[in-house]
Amino acid sequence: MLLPEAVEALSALAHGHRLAVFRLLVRAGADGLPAGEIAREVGVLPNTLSTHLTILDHAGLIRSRREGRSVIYSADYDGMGEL
Amino acid sequence: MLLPEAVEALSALAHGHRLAVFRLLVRAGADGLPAGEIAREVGVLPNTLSTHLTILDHAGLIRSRREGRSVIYSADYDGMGEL
DNA sequence: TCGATATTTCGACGATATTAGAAATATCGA
DNA sequence: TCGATATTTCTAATATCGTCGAAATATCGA
Repeated sequence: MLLPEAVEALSALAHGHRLAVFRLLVRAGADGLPAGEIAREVGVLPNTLSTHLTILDHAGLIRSRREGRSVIYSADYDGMGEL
Repeated sequence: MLLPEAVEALSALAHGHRLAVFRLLVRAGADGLPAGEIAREVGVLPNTLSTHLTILDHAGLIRSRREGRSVIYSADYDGMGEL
């Protein structure tokens, strides 16, 4: 893994809320969790959480899929491994 | 490792210069390198490097010892392992 | 002790990151 | 289509971070 990509992944995790989200999703496994539930668990407003999820997604640490009205986020184990 | 400590360690590494310093020290092994040489290798002014070294040290990722006029920094493998 | 070398501390400025409120978008069921 | 639910985007305010120049501290050799 190149240095700029490593810095991006480390920066994504170097934040209390985001690290909590990531750990939660790792525990949740492949099924993942809807954004709203993550927001409640971590104690962050939905719009704020959304920006955090975008940062983790862009860093390759999590993935998302839409299911009905919800967007389900799950840990990206490949991205984790590279880091 | 608790979350706040993990965030501190990740934050310390989530920076291009600091990650470069850390990688350099890991490669350098137990002997470590003097601050001045690290500054030259990484291309940072000595005073700026000093603040970065302090951050890495406080996060438990590196150690320092004085040898004459130089201060030698080396990777802290215990701290690495915990993260 | 004095001057040279090595590193750190201090102070301040510009850049970046984090958060929140409001509005926009997407999906579903009636 | 309309209203409700779920999430995202936009914008702006505040806070934190990274960098530099200058000064301070530490060590050595003459």
